[in-house]
Amino acid sequence: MSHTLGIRQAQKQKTRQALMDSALQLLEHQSLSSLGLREVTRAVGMAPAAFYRHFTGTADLGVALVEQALGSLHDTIRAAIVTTGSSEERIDRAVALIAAQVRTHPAHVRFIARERHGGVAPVREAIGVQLRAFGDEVAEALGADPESAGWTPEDVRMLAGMYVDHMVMTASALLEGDEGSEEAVLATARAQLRLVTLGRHHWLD
Amino acid sequence: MSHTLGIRQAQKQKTRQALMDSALQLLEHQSLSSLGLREVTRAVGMAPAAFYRHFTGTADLGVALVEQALGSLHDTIRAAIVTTGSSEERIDRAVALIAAQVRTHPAHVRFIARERHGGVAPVREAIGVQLRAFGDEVAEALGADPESAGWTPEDVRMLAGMYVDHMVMTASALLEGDEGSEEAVLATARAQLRLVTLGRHHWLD
DNA sequence: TGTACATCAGTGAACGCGCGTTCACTGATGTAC
DNA sequence: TGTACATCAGTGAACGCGCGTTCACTGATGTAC
Repeated sequence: MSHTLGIRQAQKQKTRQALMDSALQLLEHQSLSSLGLREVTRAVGMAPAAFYRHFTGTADLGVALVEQALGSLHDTIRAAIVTTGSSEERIDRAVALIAAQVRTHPAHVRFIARERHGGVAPVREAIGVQLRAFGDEVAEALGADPESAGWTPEDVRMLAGMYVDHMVMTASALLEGDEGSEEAVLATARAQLRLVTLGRHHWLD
Repeated sequence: MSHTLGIRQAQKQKTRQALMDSALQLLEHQSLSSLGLREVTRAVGMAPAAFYRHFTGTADLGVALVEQALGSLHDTIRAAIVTTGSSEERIDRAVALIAAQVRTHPAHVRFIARERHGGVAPVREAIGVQLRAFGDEVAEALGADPESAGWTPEDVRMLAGMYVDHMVMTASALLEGDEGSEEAVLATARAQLRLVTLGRHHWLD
């Protein structure tokens, strides 16, 4: 017997989601620190004061957006790092994953890229926490790989950090580029991962 | 016989610089898209209307800041890439250069990191132009290195892109970290460059 | 060197506007009996 | 099932405030003769 939300709770959640969706759309061409509370409620079609029933302010809404954008990605990333197939296959898989994420959730990706170093401290910190968690998870996966035998934990974490950073940068590059440049960006990303993989193979030489 | 600016021109340039300095300071805790024109003139101690004698708006001021932050860096970067010494020495030199730049011009570095993907299109584009130019210059230097014999120009440019991206990310990481974490960030940066260098050595295997 | 006029960086007042926040309210939903 | 009361998401009006922009102005600097 599954728990169903009351009508009130369900409606509230729907409105909250509408606020987040509208905000994300408005953030396509501006940054969070210039996003107005009234701007968001206007887009949703509700009174400004109602905003406070859901968030304490736009920074709070931003933190919720970080959760929505990155929270569900942990499992996806774990799955992508899975160490099956050749290096080349794994690289193709990882890059395809990034491309898919950017294609299906461009606004979320843009938001993260923009606010990662943006002017709103709580949001910056929330993104930092998530990216560090990704790094830890990737490091864990890499550590389990036989190829990491003999590596120090620090070096494994360093490599994991490179992968996460590279992922974020490839995603931003995809957003920045115009329509036709997607394949070029992906080809560069694959080449860079190949280079890192080569370095990895010879790390203990 | 050097040309001296008239009193008027000199004073105007001084005021312009004061506006840019104050803006940069204000941008430490916010992003450009939320920076107010009145805020800047207030910090300088002048009437808001005078702002328009120097810039068409805050976006225009932002573009000028990009020029100031990155324009003078081209020669420095060229010098840093110079291919003398062992790989290890070159890595140490490059990382030391980044650390020095962050230490001497933290506000400029923060501004670039923040606005690279920020909400003000002309500024984003100006930064993109500069970073692409850095990439081209690094690629040129790398191409001249005997170690790049047999590389395609595309692969050289790919490697150059990695170096530039890594430089920007290391600089941001230095700003994000607290006081004591500087050496850890630099150690990681060096390790990552070592990894890339290893990959580079085996690229043509 | 002196004079008369032109330039133009910076002033100060004024404007209309949208902002964030507060408040008492309404009416649908939830709960207790 | 019905009734009486409590909860609370959303309303609409009001507030004070700082914003960007305009305008006619001032007075020091620059220029022509």
